[in-house]
Amino acid sequence: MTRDSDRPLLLWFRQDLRLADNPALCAAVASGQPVLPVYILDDETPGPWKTGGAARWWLHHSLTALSRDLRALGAPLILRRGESRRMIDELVRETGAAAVHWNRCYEPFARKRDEAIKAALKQDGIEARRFNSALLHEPWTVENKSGEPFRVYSAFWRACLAKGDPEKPLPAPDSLVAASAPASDSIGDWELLPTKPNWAKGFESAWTPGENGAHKRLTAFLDEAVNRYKAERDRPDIEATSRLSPHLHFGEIGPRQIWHATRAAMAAHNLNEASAEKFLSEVGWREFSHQLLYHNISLPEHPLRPEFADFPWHENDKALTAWQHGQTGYPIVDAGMRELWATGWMHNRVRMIVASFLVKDLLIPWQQGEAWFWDTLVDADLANNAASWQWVAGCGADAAPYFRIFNPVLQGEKFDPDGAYVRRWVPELAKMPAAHIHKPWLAPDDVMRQAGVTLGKSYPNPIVDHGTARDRALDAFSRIRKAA
DNA sequence: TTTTGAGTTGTTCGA
DNA sequence: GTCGAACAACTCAAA
Repeated sequence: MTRDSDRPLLLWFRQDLRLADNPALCAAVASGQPVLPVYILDDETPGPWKTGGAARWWLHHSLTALSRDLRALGAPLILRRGESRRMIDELVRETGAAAVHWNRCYEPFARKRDEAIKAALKQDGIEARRFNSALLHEPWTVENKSGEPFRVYSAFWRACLAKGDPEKPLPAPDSLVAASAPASDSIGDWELLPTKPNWAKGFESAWTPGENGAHKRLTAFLDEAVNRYKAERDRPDIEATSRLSPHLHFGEIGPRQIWHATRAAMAAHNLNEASAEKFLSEVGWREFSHQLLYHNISLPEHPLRPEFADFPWHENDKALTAWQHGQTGYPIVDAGMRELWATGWMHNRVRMIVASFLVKDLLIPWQQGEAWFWDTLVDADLANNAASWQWVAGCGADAAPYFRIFNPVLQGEKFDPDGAYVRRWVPELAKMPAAHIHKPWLAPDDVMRQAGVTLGKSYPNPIVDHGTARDRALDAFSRIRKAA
């Protein structure tokens, strides 16, 4: 009879692809049991939100990095593909594991899946332990004075800050007892990378997936750009944001690490305090989105405000395609959509602009924008994506008011004043002068000639007139107000 | 207990 | 050219 302490412990990696500040890993090491790290590619658990295309590219590289880091500790990462519950069951039986550890996920389908797995393990006398690696505070621990979850961001974040510092991040273990390894898939066989065509070519120069890349990014940000964050974070033509979102989504770095690293840098380098606080408050928006999803499981599919169920959306496949391909004729919108396609990421300010354009200028259902982002963003995250689209559409928590309809020309002129961002992503407008680059249809003929731009040929005419579209959107919103 | 004021990210209009 | 008001409805907390 094998003693329990000799039986292996499955360490189930999911959206926590890191060794530092990984509570499930630390507890596994502390148990003294041999540790068997495993990742399961699960396209079979029912649910509409399979990992999107761009995120698969990231996942491939992140798993490769994690696998390398684990091997350095002497414990290879076991890869399996299939329904999570069946795979865990198989692995437990193959290895005689006595326990399974994992860090929590908050997607509704993941919670349901994990509950079922925990119950099944318990029934078989296998220990199942869950930990928090992904959030500063668990969603059920932040409540307003009535004991309800917050529905307004500022009050939510105030309450989080009042809780004081979140726990200090855990160090990465420097050694672990490895279990003898069962068979593993080879990551190449999972075909996570695009081939024909390879649309991810532009991703490689933009990103370094993996824990190491995440920390380099954070360090570089805290070194300098964080001081400019408050003033310049809305400028897509300037590198003033952290670009940590995909690293955060895959858990290559966690919010506790970001929190404490930022606070430490503030103390050590005399950082611009307001700027650093602003940065942390963006981490707060991520927390807010996660608790919204936790308390509202249909957030990705259905409007939080029920009256929006009757909103008069206009289905329009042609306009949707033009938006997706960056061919709307509005330069700032097209630049954003092309940046997204080329790099798997889009600057946050521009996300708001393109989202407002889809939802308010085109009146296309926000779920169609959400679906496109889900497939094309390397940082695609169910909570952030759903909450943010609902926020822009006006049907979410603490949402943008109905009358806030971004004017793509004004937004372009305000946040990309020289047109550098447009020139980078919409090269056919590269020779347009700044004064006209955000509204080429109003430019004089000689300016157009000199820039070599022919509307309708080298660059599209606007697919809608913004003024007309704005009136139409206000009318649509007033109709659900009356109906409500 | 009730009231009041403030609230991530905007635009337009008219003075 | 600049500036304030108006554009809902609701949540939350302070008074």
